[in-house]
Amino acid sequence: MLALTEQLDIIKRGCDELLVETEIVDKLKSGRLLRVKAGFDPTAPDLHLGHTVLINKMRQLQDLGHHVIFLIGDFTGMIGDPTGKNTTRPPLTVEEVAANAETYTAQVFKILNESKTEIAFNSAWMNKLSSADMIKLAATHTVARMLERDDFGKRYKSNQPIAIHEFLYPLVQGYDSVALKADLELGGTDQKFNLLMGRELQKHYGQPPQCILTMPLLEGLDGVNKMSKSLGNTIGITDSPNDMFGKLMSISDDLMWRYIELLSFESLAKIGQWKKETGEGRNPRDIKVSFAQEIVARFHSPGAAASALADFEARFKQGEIPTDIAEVTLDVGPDGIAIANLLKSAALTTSTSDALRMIAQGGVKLNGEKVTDKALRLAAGAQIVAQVGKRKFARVTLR
RNA sequence: GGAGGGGUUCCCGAGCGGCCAAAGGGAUCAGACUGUAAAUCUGACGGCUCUGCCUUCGAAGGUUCGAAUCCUUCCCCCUCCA
Repeated sequence: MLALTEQLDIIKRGCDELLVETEIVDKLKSGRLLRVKAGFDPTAPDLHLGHTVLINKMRQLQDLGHHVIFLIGDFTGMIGDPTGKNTTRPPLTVEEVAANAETYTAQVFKILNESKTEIAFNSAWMNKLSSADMIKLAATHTVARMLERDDFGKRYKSNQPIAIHEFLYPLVQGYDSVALKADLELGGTDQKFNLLMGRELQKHYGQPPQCILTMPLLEGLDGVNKMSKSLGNTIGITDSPNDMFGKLMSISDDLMWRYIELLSFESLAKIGQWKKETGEGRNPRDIKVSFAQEIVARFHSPGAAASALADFEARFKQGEIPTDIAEVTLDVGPDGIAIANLLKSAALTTSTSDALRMIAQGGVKLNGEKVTDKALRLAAGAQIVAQVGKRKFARVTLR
């Protein structure tokens, strides 16, 4: 096992807050392996890099030898949100939860060590809680305390509805820590209140309180908003190697450092050296490339990373056509097909109007030749590579 | 329960009888440039059988030669009071 200070450095890397540091030091000093808890909603099996910030931290703790518990919040997921305010959270059936959990773990184990990870479902203990137990749990906290949570407070002040059961969610999450006897709980910065709730409840139930470690929320591709599927600014961990690589390359030079800090497994010393080198004139592109390679290799393979890079360079440096492009076959009548309809049918543009616009802007190429004639028609029998912009390609067969 | 304010194209937000497919910003997309799908600049940004036609301004009716803009009813959201 590593020395205490080294362990602490790894634990704190990239984190937003570690509470309470003296307590975690004591826990580590005892030599006992920590029980580390992180909870996940069973609703979103499509993980993106934003989610992996937390999972990376779990992996780091795992590498330090600690016991990591991947907790799936199926109990709350099955209740859903009866206020109907949050339509993205419909109540889930047992089957859906199970299916989601499976997708989840399949993705998560690209980062975590499967044999060393405990998967838990909070329905295991929550379903056993009686109504009386639930009321006792609710009795541990006051409304005033609940209103300390930022979003509750804001909603209360601005007269937005808060359903009673919403108060129960933090309590349930806190109770999970009791049930698991957690030493450390990880979560996003937005989870701080709920994480602290775990401390309170553990004390109440006579356990030593867990420490909490919050991780920042990763910005999405736009560099402003947090990465989230609904904003369409994500890099999904199941994205194709080429897509993933390209998206990582599209991150601005400034944001790149943040991504590296939170997502790369390179040492802090190495990253510091990179920063120094770019300060001295090294092209940040090179660093972005090796970082993008690391990430693609993690979720696909080193081979996929290499070919994604080769593809990227061929396409953008030499303007070549990528290797993995969609094949489309279109049936055309005796009169052939108009270029705008071809582009629409091949899903290269969203509409014929869009297609005509792209042509007007000089963004359409057939077999590498720029198209200028909007009225162009193509006859059956041809096979062509159609391209819109730099990124959309299709190999189209007309018959 | 009472009194006010509002619902506009992906989002925010102007318009308040014709010049409105609807200002401006954001997002997005294309082009130029480049070190990249960075940055910057320029342009586009409802649909179609595209020099024209069709469908949009919460919904349905109505007035008018003509409505996002006026009237009626309905639905939804917000603020203040209780």
